[in-house]
Amino acid sequence: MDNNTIFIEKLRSSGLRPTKQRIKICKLLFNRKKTFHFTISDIFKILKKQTYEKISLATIYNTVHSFKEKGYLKEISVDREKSYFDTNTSNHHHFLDVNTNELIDLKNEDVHNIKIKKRIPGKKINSIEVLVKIENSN
Amino acid sequence: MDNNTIFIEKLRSSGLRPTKQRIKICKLLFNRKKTFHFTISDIFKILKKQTYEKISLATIYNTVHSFKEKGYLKEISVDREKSYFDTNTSNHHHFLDVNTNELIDLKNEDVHNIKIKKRIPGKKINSIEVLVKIENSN
DNA sequence: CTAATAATTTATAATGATTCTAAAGTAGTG
DNA sequence: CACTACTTTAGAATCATTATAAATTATTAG
Repeated sequence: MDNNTIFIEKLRSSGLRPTKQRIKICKLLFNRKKTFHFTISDIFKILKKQTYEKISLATIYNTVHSFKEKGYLKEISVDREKSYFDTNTSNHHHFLDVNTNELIDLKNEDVHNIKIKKRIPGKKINSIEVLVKIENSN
Repeated sequence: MDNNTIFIEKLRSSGLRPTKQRIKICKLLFNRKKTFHFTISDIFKILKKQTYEKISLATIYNTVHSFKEKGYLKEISVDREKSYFDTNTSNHHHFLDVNTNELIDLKNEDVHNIKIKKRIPGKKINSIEVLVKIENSN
């Protein structure tokens, strides 16, 4: 069973028609060993180089957003200018390298003992996200 | 010594000329008991109501950015659509109420024991920011 | 296989937030 | 008071994202 078949099934099982654009974007995002952190414009640039038949920017937006809705991707907001998406949708934290603007995953076990002592009446905790900014150490 | 005098000195001591626009924005931001979390458009709307002589949007952007540069304000990025500024410039964390989009300060002592076990060679930690998303608990 | 339909893609226009520009106004200095 | 540098301003420009509406494609029923 090749990749295409896997992605076609993945798409179909979540109610998305397996179009060639979606399959191409699936391959780009999910045929990776490591977690992939990207912006929409990263995807646009990569596809522009790779492909003879280009995928329109609108389709990239549509696809990334439907992948997010379907839970294939997680959106991470580290600064106003850049919206990152993450292929690792599990609950985890991040390093942000302020020199390179690169995001790096932190496993949950790499951050321990987060206890929030304060509570807001009538509210419950939904998620806890830690962003560790790092920079060159010299 | 009235407020104006205090703000005039504050501005002058950090190399900003105390113009009436800057003083007005200082009053709006810093004449408060509690920390103030706001967006640029919040400021614009408030000033629009308050003032006979209106302050242009460009000036609000300029002023907020120079206040940030001078260390009067801290910028907080919780989602792509909204960029918040915070009058509390100390190192601290936040609740984000996902129902109301409101940011709430968490004192440093309300979050304890953040230990990051992973290190990236050649990099040092610059800051650790925790964002706790909360929602209605019923 | 074909026709009907519903979903998808696309180019382009529209939007909204922010930044830029260049002219007019203001504060600080001598 | 006069000069210079800084600041404000309206409006234009830019950038990312979203909306639109027509053309295309996938799915379904026959």
